[in-house]
Amino acid sequence: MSAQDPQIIYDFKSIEEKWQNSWLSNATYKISPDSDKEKYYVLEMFPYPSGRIHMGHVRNYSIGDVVARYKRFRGFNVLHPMGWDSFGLPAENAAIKNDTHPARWTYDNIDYMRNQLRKLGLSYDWDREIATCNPKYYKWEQQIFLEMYEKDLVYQKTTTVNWCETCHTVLANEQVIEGTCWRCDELVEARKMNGWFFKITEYAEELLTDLDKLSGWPEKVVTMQRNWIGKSTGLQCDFEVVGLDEKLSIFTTRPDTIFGVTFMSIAPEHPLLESLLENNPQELKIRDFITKIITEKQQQSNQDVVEKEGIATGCFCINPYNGDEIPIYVANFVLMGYGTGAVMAVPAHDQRDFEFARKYNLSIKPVVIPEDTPLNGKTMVEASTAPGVLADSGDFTGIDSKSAKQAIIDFAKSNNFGDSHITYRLRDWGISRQRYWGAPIPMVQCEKCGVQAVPVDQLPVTLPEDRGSQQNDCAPLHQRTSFIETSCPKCGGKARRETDTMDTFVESSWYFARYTSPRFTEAPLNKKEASHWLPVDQYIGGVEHAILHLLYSRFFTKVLRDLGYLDIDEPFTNLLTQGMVIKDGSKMSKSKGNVVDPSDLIGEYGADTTRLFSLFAAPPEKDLEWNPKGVEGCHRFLNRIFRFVQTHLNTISGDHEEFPATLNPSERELHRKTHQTIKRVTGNIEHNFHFNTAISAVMELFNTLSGLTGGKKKDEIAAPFLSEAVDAILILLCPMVPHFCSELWTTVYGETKSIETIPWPTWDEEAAKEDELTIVIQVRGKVRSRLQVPADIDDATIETLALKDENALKFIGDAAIKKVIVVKKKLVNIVI
RNA sequence: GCCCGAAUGGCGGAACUGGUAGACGCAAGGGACUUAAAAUCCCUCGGCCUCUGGCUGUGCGAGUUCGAUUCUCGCUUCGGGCACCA
Repeated sequence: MSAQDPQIIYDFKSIEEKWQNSWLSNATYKISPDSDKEKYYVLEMFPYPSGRIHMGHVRNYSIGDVVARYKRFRGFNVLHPMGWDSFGLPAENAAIKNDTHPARWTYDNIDYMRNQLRKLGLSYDWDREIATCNPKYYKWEQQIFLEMYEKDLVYQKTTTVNWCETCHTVLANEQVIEGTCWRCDELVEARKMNGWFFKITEYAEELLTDLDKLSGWPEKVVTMQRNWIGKSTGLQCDFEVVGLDEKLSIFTTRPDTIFGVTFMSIAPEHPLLESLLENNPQELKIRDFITKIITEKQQQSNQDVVEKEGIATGCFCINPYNGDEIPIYVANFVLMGYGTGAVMAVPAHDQRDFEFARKYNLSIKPVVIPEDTPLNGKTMVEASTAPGVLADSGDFTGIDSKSAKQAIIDFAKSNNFGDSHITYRLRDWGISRQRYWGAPIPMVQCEKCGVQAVPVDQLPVTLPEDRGSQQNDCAPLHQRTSFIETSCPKCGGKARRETDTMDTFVESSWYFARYTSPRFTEAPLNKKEASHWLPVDQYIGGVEHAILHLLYSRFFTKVLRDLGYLDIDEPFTNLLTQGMVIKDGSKMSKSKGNVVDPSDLIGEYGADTTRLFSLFAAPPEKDLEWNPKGVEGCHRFLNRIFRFVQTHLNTISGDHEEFPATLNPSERELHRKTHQTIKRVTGNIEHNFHFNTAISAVMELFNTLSGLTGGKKKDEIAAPFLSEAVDAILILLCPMVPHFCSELWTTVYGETKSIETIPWPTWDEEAAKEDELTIVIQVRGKVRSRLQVPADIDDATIETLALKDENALKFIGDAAIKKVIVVKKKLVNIVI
């Protein structure tokens, strides 16, 4: 029979409402600017205001809120802001569907979702809230754009871009996921279009080398970024074209194989083709072929591996190393966007070239011979990519392939036909989007003066507020004459505004910096505030942004630094990528019908239970399997604590006598467990945010507490020990279930003493120490017995005791003891 | 194809730096209370066996070690990223 009264009800609804109102009206989490406490900036990736929050948000923001609240307990001045990534296509689609305006839809959603977040009890400084679709925000983005333009970090070009027909807009390379659109999964097609680009490649090397500074990031994310940037070093050199005053430039990472070149492959879009086709008897045939493969490329998504195909141009070029005349082919697998768009083909040592050579009967000439493996071009079945010794390579014959690379590059350099070269896979970031609901690009096209920047004092260039001429759509800017028609800032003549809007990833690339001075009216950032708060100490969000958003934010940080706004190189010191929320084996989604609505859950169990379960069910970086029964378990746990405190209120809240000098066994056990728990929870949070084990530890403490005070209790426990344990439980859980702990704290100590002003508890190593240890006795590595011994026992005594142990002796039998291994305070292994 | 990561009871997950595998929670079974149910509380809970004891067990197969969930090598499966990158 329990000492607790099951009739006591934990009324989470009124408790949560009470505390949320109190936090709101007292502005509890507003930053005090002149604090002399050390700063801590914790940030969760801000949401797109899609309409309602989902479980992924709950998890993300619960994790962030625990960090924020924990750091406040530890005495930091914590910046913990929230805002809205509020430009984007869904707003336009919804506006069409619901016959409203994207702005209306977006702001309504923001109001709704803000309210939902408040019901979770998240400790944000709401005074810093920003919405990126607000002209007060994108004005500064336009200014940054112009300053980048000044610095030659923005340019316009016509190129083949990724086009998503469903979204009716261009996508950046990073937004193409396995050949499909990141947002709608539509297959992406290739299109030639004019657009604006950010020169992210200018920062490729720094983005790569600074990855080494990100020791607080998951290794996985760093690797993904490294691969995405894709640095290759090698040789760039020129092959003269026979009969033409032209050179064909190639890039290779295998200069050691250059004597094995037997043909040349160039991309169908290669600019040299025009001269090659002039007076070419095969011109029509070749043009047909080129058209064919270019259309094929457009139709196929770029993930399909297509059979290698090519056509001879009938033209030749000269290998500068040995004077060989080699045929030039147009090949479908050569990319214009990488290297120089021309590849020296070495079929003996490159699998693609090998397949191509076999198909078109071109010669295969091995020049790098691996140890003990002679190669024969006629009989090889695949390319050999192993290192080896150079053969058939002029003066370089006999050199090992590794040192030959440099020697061959040096030769090109000294003979002025080539040099070492670095190529990146990273492409410039195309930011033009053919959509209405985005930040306008602040440029105009003057009939006389050409492209002109909008002067900074004319910013912001705002979106027209009406929905345009179209009946059922939100017309893109190019259909709105009132927006387009303007005057040239230089000559005052007729000019047209740029009608593309910026990629919404531009907004999210610097919002974390704007939070440091969200209402600043003189510049994008207040340098003083930015340098005080940045970098973000802890950033938390989904791993799906490992490349996209995180790479762009790193790029923007470096740009803003070079524009003089920031004095940091990297925006996020520590990154936590949380796993997905899964139900019935797959990600929650409307189409699968396995969505759990957080609001329903909060209504049924309360915000604290919802938060507690999302933290308890898995460590943050792992996927979280949603289990409704598990939620009930967490709710039960809170209920038990609630009832315990109410039942023992008189003892706990009374005026405490001092801790007695001698402790009875129960007091000792509880006191010890309390200090052990403080130590464990603090360690779990500090070390890797493993809240799941932190919560288990508190559960253990509570189990001990209720066991020692329940029906079978042995000793009376003095009030100070009960009080110490309850205090610890409440403070340790407070970052996770803040309403609950705040309420019980005032129940015990009265309304005047807020739990948030209490320092995080410390543990006493002495108190946490066990009096007795269990020593495991193994015979030949197998556990045979256990000994209870006093904690201060020495190794020799343990050994003696172990060798006398009855169970152990049974297994030793007559055998001779070869060795006895004693592990301090843990185990004895008797080897026979 | 290449590069990462993971694999532990019926389930989610614990286990510090090589030292008691399965903490904590869920589910399940049994019991107490109740006229009954819910709630609450107590007990059992990896598998197998000849069951106060023993054998076995952390995806599979080897290895290192007195001792391996943990380290090494080779596989299998699942997840993620990149994908004709010259």
